[in-house]
Amino acid sequence: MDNATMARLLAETADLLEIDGGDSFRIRSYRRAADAVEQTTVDLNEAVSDTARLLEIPGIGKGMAANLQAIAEAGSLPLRDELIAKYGSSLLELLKLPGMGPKTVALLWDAGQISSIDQLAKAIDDGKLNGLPRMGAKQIEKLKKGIEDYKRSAGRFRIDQAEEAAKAVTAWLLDFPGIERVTPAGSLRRGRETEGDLDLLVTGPACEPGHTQAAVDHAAAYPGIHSIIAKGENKISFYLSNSLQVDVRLLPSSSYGAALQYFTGSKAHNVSLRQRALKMGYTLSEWSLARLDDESVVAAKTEEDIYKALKMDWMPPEMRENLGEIEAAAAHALPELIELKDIRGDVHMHTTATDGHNSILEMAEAGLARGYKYIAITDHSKNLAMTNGLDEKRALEHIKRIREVDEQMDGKIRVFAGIEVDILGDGALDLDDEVLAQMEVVIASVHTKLEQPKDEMTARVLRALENPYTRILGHPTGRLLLRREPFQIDLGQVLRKAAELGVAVEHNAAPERLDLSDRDLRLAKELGCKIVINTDAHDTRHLEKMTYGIRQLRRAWLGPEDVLNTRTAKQFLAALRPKP
DNA sequence: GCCGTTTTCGGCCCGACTGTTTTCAGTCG
Repeated sequence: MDNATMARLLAETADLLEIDGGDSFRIRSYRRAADAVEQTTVDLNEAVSDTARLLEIPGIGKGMAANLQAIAEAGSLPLRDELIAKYGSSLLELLKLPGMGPKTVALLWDAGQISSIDQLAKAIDDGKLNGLPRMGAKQIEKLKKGIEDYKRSAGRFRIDQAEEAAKAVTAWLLDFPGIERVTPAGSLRRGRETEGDLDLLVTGPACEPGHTQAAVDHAAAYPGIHSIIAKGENKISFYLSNSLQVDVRLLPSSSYGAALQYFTGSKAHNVSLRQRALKMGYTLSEWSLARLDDESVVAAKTEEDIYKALKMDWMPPEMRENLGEIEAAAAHALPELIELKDIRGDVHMHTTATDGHNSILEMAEAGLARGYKYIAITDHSKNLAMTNGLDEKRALEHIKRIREVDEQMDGKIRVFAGIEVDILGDGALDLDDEVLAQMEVVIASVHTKLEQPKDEMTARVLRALENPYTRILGHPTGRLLLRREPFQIDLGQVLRKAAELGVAVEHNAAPERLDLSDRDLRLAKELGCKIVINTDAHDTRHLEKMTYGIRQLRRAWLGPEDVLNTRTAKQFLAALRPKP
């Protein structure tokens, strides 16, 4: 069983315990353990027999280690099974309704054995909820609306979509006199690849305590609003018509740093930080860092002030996931993270020769305009017939044209010849070695959507890595191809082999195509795997998307030295696996 | 159920908003 499934079982157990009215600290432990299991790069299926190894994971103690072992052995957790037997599993779905928490679910259960959303909808229609404690007309109306919202909600949003929405709302808010600054916080600021909602921090004279009404009303009048969830003195929440939830918070500029820190999160980071504050005799909130004894403010205006008062270095938002950054910042040992300006070249792009929309020259000029020192043209190979993939003969002609453009650019930017070859069913590449030998960059990707057993898929990719001409493994998890879930391969094995052979692993930078998850990238770093970040551009505009993938690398603590295409053309080629 | 610069017991983060409350419980982030 994979880590994600184990994490889900633990999280569901926490939910069920909460409905059951269990000890809140025990519940928190299950939640923490679920997070830890999801985040860790340790393959638990493999590590489960080694109790000491489990105990090394923060948040996993003796009890939870035993739980994990029970899960691995039986495929389920006894405590969870017990609670499911008592309440049924559809109860968990009720918790997903907005405004519905464990207490309300328990209430509905006690009142009429209501254990699913459909049953709840029926109970509302039948008037069965009338007269229950805490169930006034307004509350029932809210539940009804909650069911509608749940049914039309689209889940999480891609970072670029959230960013676009943030820009639009920000422009509207800045239009109001007295609003001076709007800053996106939350997971968007942390650079997560998807966002569940949008947090916007608003400050200026119109946000000073006691004078916020007009600014809140202005926010509430934003034309893109589908419905308003809550509207108060300091905060307004609403759904956009695409069902993205937006939380707008107004705050005085004197609290800007505290609020920015607080609303950037993550939740786990904040909890750790507040624990640290308490130990130092402070209390931390969105208003300020203050002394516990006389409540005097220690820091509030900037994030730097707050971290400094807690004897820590300021850290980039991407690191704030409570994965060791607090300890590192306290030891003044934060690593240097990669930045967009470190990138010297993009070595995966397509042209009109296959399924791209621009010529070799146009791609080269676009790369030059972005300040790149080199690019590689890597069109598709013949197995991808639908893209007009290149066979040996056309590939050789293409190399010739690439060399001509390289010449033409006169050293301002180097243009390397490359190809994105397909990994065939037996693990072989689909072009002859003699052709591959003439190219600087050979990216091997799996393009066929095959439902094959995990070990066969893994073996196939491993064989492709063995090919002496394979220099970069493209689309290592297949997320690009299947759009949703990655195809099943043992990524740990593949990354280890790639590290051993010197094959670089590609991370796709475009938000709709990110190859590797945060956890995958952390694992790659741990295993000493070389990373190349590319946009897989099919037109010149696409090159601009590099910024999204960079943030993913930062989230995994990767620095310029962990990424190959942060070096000059010569160094980049030297760092790739040498050709035979 | 976890954890330790208050270490094997006794703690465990913080505040806004909402609805139904006459002082607060529940939910959310």
